[in-house]
Formats: sequence, C-alpha cells, structure tokens
Amino acid sequence: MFAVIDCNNFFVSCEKAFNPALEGRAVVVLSNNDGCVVSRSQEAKDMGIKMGMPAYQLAEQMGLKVGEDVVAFSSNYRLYGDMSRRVMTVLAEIVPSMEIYSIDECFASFKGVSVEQIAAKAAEIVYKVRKYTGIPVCVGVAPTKTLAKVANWYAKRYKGYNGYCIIDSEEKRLKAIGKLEIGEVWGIGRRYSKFLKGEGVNTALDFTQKSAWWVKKNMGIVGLRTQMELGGQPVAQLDVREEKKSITTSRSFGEMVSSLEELQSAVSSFASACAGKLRQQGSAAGCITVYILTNFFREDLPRYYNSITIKLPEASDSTFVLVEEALKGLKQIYRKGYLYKKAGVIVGEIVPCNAVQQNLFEHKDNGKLKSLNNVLDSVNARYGRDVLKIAVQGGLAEEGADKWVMKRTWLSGNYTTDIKDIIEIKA
DNA sequence: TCTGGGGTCCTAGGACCC
DNA sequence: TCTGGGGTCCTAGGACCC
Repeated sequence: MFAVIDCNNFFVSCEKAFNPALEGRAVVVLSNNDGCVVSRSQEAKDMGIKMGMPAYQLAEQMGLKVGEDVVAFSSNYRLYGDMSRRVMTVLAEIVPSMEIYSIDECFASFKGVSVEQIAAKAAEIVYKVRKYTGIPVCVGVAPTKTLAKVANWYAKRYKGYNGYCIIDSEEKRLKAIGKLEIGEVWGIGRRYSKFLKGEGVNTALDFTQKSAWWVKKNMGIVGLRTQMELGGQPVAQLDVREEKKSITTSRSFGEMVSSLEELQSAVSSFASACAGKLRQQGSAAGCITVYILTNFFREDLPRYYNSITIKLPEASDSTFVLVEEALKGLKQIYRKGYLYKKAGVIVGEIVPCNAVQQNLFEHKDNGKLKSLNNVLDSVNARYGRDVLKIAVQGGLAEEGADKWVMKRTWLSGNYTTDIKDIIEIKA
C-alpha cells in the first residue's frame, strides 16, 4: 500500500502556525512580486478566491479590501522551506520509507504495515504532524500512487474522515473513482480533461472503461499508466532519488530593466544561486542555460525572448565558473532597446560532483576553486545569504538599489530560522 | 499599473549511422 | 511501374505536477 501525505493549504498554514489571530479569517499567500494567489485558507476558498488569481483582481474584480476582508502575505520561502523540513522529519520517524514529492507533499510506503494497523498509522501521522509542527495534513492510502491521491482528495474534502481515507477493497475503489471527476485525477491536466470530456469520459471510472489501445493512442504511455493505476494495478514505485536533474533560478523583476549591466547583476545572482543549490546536493552541472524576456502581458511594448545553452568543458559546481559562463551567454542574447521583465538560469546535465569527467585539454585547478567556494559557503552560512558575493551581482540589493529585485510588501518573519524573528510569548 | 517559480517525463522529427 | 530495414542521438515542444 502507498500513502500520500499532503499538507492542507500549506503556505497559509505556515503563516497561521505563528499567528493565531489569523484563525477563522480569509488568508492568502502571494507569489513572488506579490503577483498571484498561490495558497488560500478555507475561508478564502469559500469566498471564491481562485488559485493563481492575480492579486490586483482581489480588489478590482472581487471588491475585497486587502488587510480587512482578506489578509495577504508575500511568499516567505525561508519559512515554508524550514517548516517543510520539519514536517518531513516527523514523517520519516513514522513511515518505513518515503519519497518527498514537493514542498508540501510526500509519498510513503506502508510496506510491512498490517491491514488492521493501516488506519491507526494514518491517524498517527495526522496527529503527530499537527502536534509537533502546527501544520494540518491529510493522508490517503491505497494500492497505487494514483489511487492514494484519490483517497487523499476525499480525506481533504470530507470532515467525517478525520484527515485520512483508505481505499482497501474493490468496492471502495469503484465507489471512489465513480464519483471523481476526470480532471481531478493525478496526471490528467486541463488539456486531457477537456479532450476526455469531449469523448464522453466524465469520471475516473469512465476512463478506466476505455480500451487500453485507445488510451495509448490518444494519450501516450503516460495516460496508459494512469489508467492502469486507477484500475488498481501499481505502475509507479516510490522514487527515492536524492539529486535533481536540473536546477532553475529565475525571477520576474520588480521593475522592468533595460541595460546590460542590470541584467548582468540579475543573471550573475541567479547563476550563483544555482551553484549554491548544486553544492548543497553534492552535484555538478554539465551545461548552463540563460534566458531573458520582455513583459509578454504588455501588448504595447516590443517583445523579445531569447535563450542560450552553454556546454561547460567540465561539469562544475563553482559559483565563479557558472557566473562567468552565464555572463558570456547573456552577452550573446542581449539586445539593446527592450524593457526586460524576467531572466533565469537553468543548470542541467547534472552528475555527482565526485564523478566529474575531467577535460583533458581545459582542466581547471579545482583545488583552489573548491576552497574559494567553500569560503563563500561558510561565510554565508554564518553571516547570512549573499553577505559574501561576486561584485557583478550588485551589492545593494537589500536596500532596493537594484530594480530587478522583487517586491515583497507583506513579508512575515523568519520565525524558525532567524533569532531576531523568534516568537515572544507573554505568559 | 498590477499577471510566480521550479520541476519531471515523453514524443516527434531531423540528422546521422550501417 | 519499381525506390529497404534497422538503429542511435539530439532537440524542441508539449503534457503534466506542486
């Protein structure tokens, strides 16, 4: 049996855990630059606030006063990342093995858990995560990952389940998928949902009744796997891979920028962030992609998008190497006369850093580079992120001197990672 | 005026090989 | 009129996830 454990309204729940005054109120968390709604409390959902809705529409289209009718927060990834780590740590002590699927979600194997114990185990998860971290979670358990997601869907929506739902018989499976709209199935997105409804497939049960040949022809192997999993036949296993295959750092800018210098500041910062993430997971990248684009929502301005991928002579995790290559790439794709809204850096062809194939002709002195990067990491770990950085990154980001730095008007405190922000309790 | 960021996997088609 | 068969590798783009 597989379990899927999913935090409820995760970002909002993180804010609520440290701010009891939010209880019972409509609360939303916004994406970077305070752009879109990315997490909503139940109250906010009940008011009709949609996922992904641009923040300005709260007032403009819904007539809501931000701060009164609805409380908004800028996203605080430092806080959410740390809270996620805590949730996963609690889970790791309860389940035999697990796959962290996203910041707020994880799959677990219930191998060795007897049929009679499954419900008790699920209840234990709900209770302990809430008790130890303050985060509410729901659990779905079933013989396949896709059915576990189905079970979780019901656990989330019906209070009577007390946070967990188990599909452990053919009867329950048929009942569960019979009432589930096809678009709610894990792996069926907007596109396929629309297509399937046009073919008369409205529920997950309808989908399982189509022939395998038809599904494969119209939706490829991925669709076929989803169909098999809904039928109770496990295809997907627990994926316990540690390292990512690609790492991205990108931002929409707080204000549009036009000069090469400003883009260099942004792109070098993104490349540096990618290098840091690589070192953290013990990997090196074989290639680096840089892209820049103008604001595609603005129809009155000239549009431009370009990207370039550079193959590194030797896979690297060095901030200095990656920044240098990224800036070379940027120079090639930069065009004068446009207002840029976003840039990003992607590193790929990731390998373990202890298994880097060295280049016979262009081998760099990795000993010296390594110590330099170690200094970067240790100084920044001790004194704060980007206290020590390369000059081209632009030194005054925190003071808002760089136009590209994102807007975060309603940022909450780093309650769990910064001693200055620790909660004080009057007793 | 204002519209996020970070991932995975698969497929089709082109270029090339024998 | 007739015009093979079997492969690999790479890339761009599409679908999905949170």
